[in-house]
Amino acid sequence: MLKIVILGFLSYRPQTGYELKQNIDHSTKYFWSAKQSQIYRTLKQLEKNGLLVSTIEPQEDRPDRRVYTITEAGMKEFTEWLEKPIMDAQYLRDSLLVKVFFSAYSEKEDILTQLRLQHSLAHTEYIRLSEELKQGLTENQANLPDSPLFNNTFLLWENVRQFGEMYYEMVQKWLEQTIQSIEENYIEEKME
Amino acid sequence: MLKIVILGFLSYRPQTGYELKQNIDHSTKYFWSAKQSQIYRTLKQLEKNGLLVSTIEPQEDRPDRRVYTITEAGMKEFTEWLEKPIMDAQYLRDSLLVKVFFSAYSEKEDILTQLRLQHSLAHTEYIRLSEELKQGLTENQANLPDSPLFNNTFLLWENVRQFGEMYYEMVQKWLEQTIQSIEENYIEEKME
DNA sequence: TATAACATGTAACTAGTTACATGATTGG
DNA sequence: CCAATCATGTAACTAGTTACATGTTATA
Repeated sequence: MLKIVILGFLSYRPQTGYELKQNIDHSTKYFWSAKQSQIYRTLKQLEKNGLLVSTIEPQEDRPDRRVYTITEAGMKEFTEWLEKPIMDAQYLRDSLLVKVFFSAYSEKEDILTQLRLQHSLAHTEYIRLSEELKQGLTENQANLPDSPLFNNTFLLWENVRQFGEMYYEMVQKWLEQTIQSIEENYIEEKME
Repeated sequence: MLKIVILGFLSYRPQTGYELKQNIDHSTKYFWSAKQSQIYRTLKQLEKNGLLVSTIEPQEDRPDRRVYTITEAGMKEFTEWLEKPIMDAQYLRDSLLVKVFFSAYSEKEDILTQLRLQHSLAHTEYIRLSEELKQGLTENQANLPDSPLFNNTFLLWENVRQFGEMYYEMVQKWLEQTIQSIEENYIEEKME
């Protein structure tokens, strides 16, 4: 999947691993994140398979940049993935839910503290992401030419942004009602 | 993380790999899923590290069962994980959002078909999971003794179930509004 | 007669995380 | 002077997926 994300960003314009990391952190991060080391490794692999080519741009006062460009084969791989429908339901992978699920061994106040912490983390994270998404959008606005492709891109990005907004709102609401439910009904008692 | 899920289920009662797979599929699946092969591999590893022990129960008309029991060290590892707060925000990993994000290269009808398909998949999946969760709850109700621990467990499971419900409702709402937004605003035009 | 449920596992591959490693420039 | 930004990468480890492999019994 990271391959697709990388091919997707490179379909807009050639970029370095460093720039790809910024792009991911400012836009796809909340639904597909990646570590720097994995980005570089995947770039190398994609180049080996002929989906990308790289050239080194020497710089005087900074380290040289390795700029990756998507090839025709890469573009083909990418559009073929786009055309192939996703046939299965998406599942979450959320360690907080695992923790709540098994927390009957924990004390009431510890669970509540954990839930309140996540409430505050999610809030901070949402503010940060909204700003970075806006920033990412305007940055890319400067780099993409005005066209139907451009207009459609922004329409889709706005819808994806809304998913993030709705998701964070839902999570906050769930945290609030769960905190209340535990405050009212969790039986406080040393179990071991 | 799968380690924790396995230790958690084994903290209730000894179980085989096969039973663990059923348990996961009927309860934690939508927030932490695992394939059969990975469950067996993780069990082996946990036993090697002394967190579990296994005994073979011979059966006459069926293959023998390898029943895993959590050790004191395993219980310690598990409760230590429970006590350690999760300090970072949770991110999604959703290939549908990746697809929508990059779909400006696709034709209007193809995107709409994909979104409508996901709407129907999520619906079916939600119905299935609700039933399996109910089933999983009653099964475990039969196996856990009635106590404060038991009552707290069911309170927490009900809250986790509600997360699933709210999540699926949110996704459906987002799919509907996104379909509408694309129907109304996506510019239909051959781009290449 | 076919398939679902019971039951266990391995092999090969793909993906992701953590930690290490280097080094210049700019701004506070 | 310290932290941030720019810039690239490797090594070791951990986790997850796909496919292969075997075999019985009950039920529809």
